Formats: sequence, structure tokens, C-alpha cells
Amino acid sequence: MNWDNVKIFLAIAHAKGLKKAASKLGMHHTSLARRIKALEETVGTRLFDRLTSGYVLTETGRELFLSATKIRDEFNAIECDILGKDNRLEGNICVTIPNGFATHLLMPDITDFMALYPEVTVEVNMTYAMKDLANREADVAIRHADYPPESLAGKRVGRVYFSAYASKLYLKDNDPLSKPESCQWLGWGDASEHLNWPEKKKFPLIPVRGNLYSDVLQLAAIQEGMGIASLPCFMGDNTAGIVRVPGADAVPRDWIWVLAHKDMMTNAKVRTFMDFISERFERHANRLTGT
Amino acid sequence: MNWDNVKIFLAIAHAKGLKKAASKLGMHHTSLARRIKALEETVGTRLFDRLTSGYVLTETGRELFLSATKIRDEFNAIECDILGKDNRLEGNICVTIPNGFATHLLMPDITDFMALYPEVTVEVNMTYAMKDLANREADVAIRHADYPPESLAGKRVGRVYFSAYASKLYLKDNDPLSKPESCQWLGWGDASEHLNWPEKKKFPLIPVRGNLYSDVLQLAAIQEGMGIASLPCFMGDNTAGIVRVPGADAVPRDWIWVLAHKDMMTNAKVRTFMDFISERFERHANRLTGT
DNA sequence: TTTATTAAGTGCAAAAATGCACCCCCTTTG
DNA sequence: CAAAGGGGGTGCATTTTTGCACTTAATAAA
Repeated sequence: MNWDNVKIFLAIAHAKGLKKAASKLGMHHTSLARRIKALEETVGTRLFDRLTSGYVLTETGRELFLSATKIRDEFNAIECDILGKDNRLEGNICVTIPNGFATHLLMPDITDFMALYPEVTVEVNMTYAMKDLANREADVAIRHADYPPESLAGKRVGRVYFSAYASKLYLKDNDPLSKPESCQWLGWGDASEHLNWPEKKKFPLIPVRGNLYSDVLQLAAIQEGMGIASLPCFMGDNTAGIVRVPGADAVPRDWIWVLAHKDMMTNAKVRTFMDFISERFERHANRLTGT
Repeated sequence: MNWDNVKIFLAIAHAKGLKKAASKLGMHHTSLARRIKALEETVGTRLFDRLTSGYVLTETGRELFLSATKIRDEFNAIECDILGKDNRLEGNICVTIPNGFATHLLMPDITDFMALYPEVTVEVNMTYAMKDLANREADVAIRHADYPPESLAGKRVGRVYFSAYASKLYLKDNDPLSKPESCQWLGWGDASEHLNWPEKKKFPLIPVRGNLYSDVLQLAAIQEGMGIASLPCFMGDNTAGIVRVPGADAVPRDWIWVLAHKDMMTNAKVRTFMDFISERFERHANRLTGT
């Protein structure tokens, strides 16, 4: 059964004639005639008596009319609830953010966003993988990347600068300049080739020890006086008790992108969030560069 | 909004993929892709995430799914209740029958019909007009006609024979052969040119008095001894106290048709009733011809 | 690794639905 | 009574929808 034909049936039943119903639907009356004929054939029952006074429901037609009215009510409900939902600033938006940004940079901004759009709930996940965007496990992702995949859309919002950090207490006991061998550099597996980064190359003699697979872990380790590590400046510079290792510069590294699936660019929540967070990254420029 | 697209939406949501949904619907998967895209555009919201694992509902899609399911249930109800209603022998059937047939010939047959098809209720109206079929005030009409209108379908089931009747008592006091002037012939207005009928022409000298616009009225008048009148043989021959006027033959007159609107010929109740009643007319052939 | 297999998107021809002009019928009205 | 107006039905050109062959992409099996 063609559901749309029931819509046409309803229109004719209300207008009590083809021409009037047709003008309401913005169609030609001959189309309605054919559609209603088709409907009658599929249900195997005449629905209207074609009198000279117009189209009048048969007994079966009146029965169908009741069901069709219920159906129309449900469609009306759909139109109220769902129509243009993407254009509304309400509901849930799921964001994935790398650990460091989430805990040390953006949380106040997310708080502000939720205050500004009280109907929107922001759901934050901490991950590094790009995959969750393709799988729609998230709506928006903030990512380190040089060139994001073709399938994603978004913009570059800044660049993270790194430097070498340690706790003040650690540096009191260990001098990386005069006695590098007695210091230790916190490792991060082989991921990201972190040992080739400029801030480490400045201290080639410091041995690498430990493997902490997260910037926040490294930060925590530094705070505990475990050693020296390269950290984003926005983390190291704003943590009490932590200082840059003497002689270490702020070195530019990963570009930061705010990304979403291309399909999502028509979604008001997503666009608004991306614009908002991009603007906040501009404000954070100095913290990112470490100046 | 195209209601049929919601049907397609449901199919895809259930099948979790275009191809599977397409085969269920007997359509091509590309069509479904286009239709669901159209639906998403009209509601202004994405309904599915196109993952590599298949089509997965978005949050909005899940919401629509609930409403769509209600709608489908209602359509299912329609299919159960209404589908093929015309093919079922149940419900109401409205018949119009000329007075005389109704009261003096067919009532036992209608009784039998209702006993045979207990789910069918026969509604009987006594009229002569052909109009009520066009206006759908009746489903079936039994009519006197030479050639029924083009718009109607049906068959000729017999011919009514007329003769001149009077009550036995009346004929005892009035002799139409020897003293025709003292008799009286019951008139029927100018309708049907009844005075030109052969049974009257045999008695040209009998004066016409009164105007009784119905065969049953004429019969009642005869029974009361009001005079002589032409009556259908099936009425006159089977009424106690009534006899043919001496010398009056049974003269063939109106053809009898069982008719229905052409549209109605697909309706099982109508066809069955027409067949039934036609067969009964065959049985009544002798009563009609007055032999 | 290569090779099937499955599912979804693209360009074009066939098929179907639509709109249009025209016709008929009926009713209304001057 | 004639003419107008509102409906509804029919044949044909146009637009839209559909299906098909093909390509692409991803997964699973060999």
C-alpha cells in the first residue's frame, strides 16, 4: 500500500471533491483521481461514491477515514517534534578532546558554552583517535593533525608549543646542564617519535626512563619529581611547582584542528560549538605558544 | 512531507541497510537511498548515520522511529479491517424494489437470502425511481425498464404479465361484459399510460374513476370491491377473493431488470445478491406470466 | 598478501507519474 | 432558455522516478 495515497484520500475526503483537494495539495486534480483509484484498487474496495455533488465517502471509506485521521495526527506530531531539529540549539552534542586540552585548557570554555546555550548538553570524551568521528561516536573532535582526512570538515585553530619541564624541587637536586646523566627523561613509548623532538635534542645525554602514555600522566609524574619531560606549554606554564628546564625553548609542534563530519556541518549545534571553541582557541593563543 | 518516504525510512531502520530493505520492499537500493535523502531534506535533519557497518539511526532518527512505528501499526490495522472489504459477504446491502414485488413476490426470497448469508443485512426500500442508484442511495435496484441506463449494469430477469382483476363479490354485483357502464375502472393518473394497456382496451366502455398511485393500493381497492383494475398477475392470481375479470387475458408488459451501478459489480455482496435474486425470478416465472 | 564478497554511490535509459488542454455533464442564474 | 461556472474524466507531452550496469570502498576469507 502506498502510504502517500492515504494522505490524498484524506484531502479528498475533507474537500469533498477532487479539484478543491488538488488545489490544497498543489497538485492537478487528475493526479488525485488516479491516486485514489490506485488506492481503491490496492485495498480492493471503493472508498468514494462519485456523485454529481462530489466525492462522498462510502461506508468503508468512512472507516478508513478514522484510521487515516489518526495517522495524520501522528504525522503532525512528527512535523512538530522533528522538523528542523538540526537547526535548533538543543539536545546533546558529543565532543572528543585530547586529554591535555580537556583538563588544562578548555574546561572553562565548555562551561561557558553550556551556560550560554542552556538547552544544549555537552558530552566530553577524552580520546586521541580520529576514528570516533567516522563511527559517529562523536559529533565534534579537537585533534592534532597536519592534514585532516578528506571526509572531515573543520578548521585549524592554533598550534601547540612544547617545552621541557620539571618540578622546581627536581631541578634543585638535578641539574640537566651540568650533570645530565643523573637526570631522567620521561618516555612516551615510541609513539610520536617524541625523542626526536627539539626539546629533547637539546639534552641528548639525559637518559630516557619510564613510559607514560599521556600528557596528563607525564605532568603528574613531573609534579611528583620523577624527572624531566616535554609538555605542552599551556600545561607546563600554568601548573604550580613546575618550571621550564633551564635552556629549553618553546618549540612549535602539532597543529590543532576542530573537526566534524562533513554531514554535520548543517547541524546548528555542531556549527555553533565549533565556532565558539575556535574563538576560544584564538583567545588562548598566548598560552598555546607559551609566551 | 511524503508519507511513503516514512515507510521507506522504517524499512531501512529495520533492515539496517539499503540493500536488505530494498529487497524487502521489492525496490532498487538506489531508490531507497534517494528517497531517504529526500526525507532527510524535508525534515531538515539527518536520520541515519551512514557507517561502514550499515545505516544506523541518529538520535533524531530514533525519535522518528517511534512515531513511524505507531503509524505503521495503524496502517496494519487498516489492512486488516479494510483490505478486500468488498469481497466479503458481510455488512449492509441496500435494495430498492417496486411496491408490488416487495410485498407480494420477493419477501420470502429476501428472508432466505438473509438466512443464507447471516453476516449480510438487507435493507429494503420501496421506490420506483432509477435515480437512487446514481445517488448511491441504494446498492441494487429491481426495476421495470425496457433498456436500463448505460451507467447501470445488471440483467433482465423476467417480464410482468398483467390482467384485469376484481373481487368475486364485485363481479357478482357488476358484470363488465353485459353492463360495462355500471362498472368502474380504477385509474392510476396518467402515469404509464395505463389506459392504453390491452387489458383495459378490451373493456372500452367501463368508465375510469379514482386515482390510486400504486399497485398495492389498487389491489387493496379491488379487495374492498371498489372496482376493476389491471394488476400484475403475480399479485392478482395469488390474492384470496380476487379473480380475473371474465374474458381478460394475461398480457405481457414490463420487463424486469435487476440493476446495480457498474462500480458495484466488483462488490461481492452486490453480485451475490443479484445472482440470488435473479435465480429466484426464474423460479417465479410462472407466477409472473400468470400461467 | 591476494581474492571474494557485500554494501553503497554514479550516469544513463526505460518506465511511471504528473500536468495540461480539452471534453463532457450538471447546476445555477440572468 | 441560453450562457456561465464548477466538477470531473480522457489523450498526450513533459517531468520525475525508477532500475540497471558499473564503480568504489571495506570487510572477510584463503
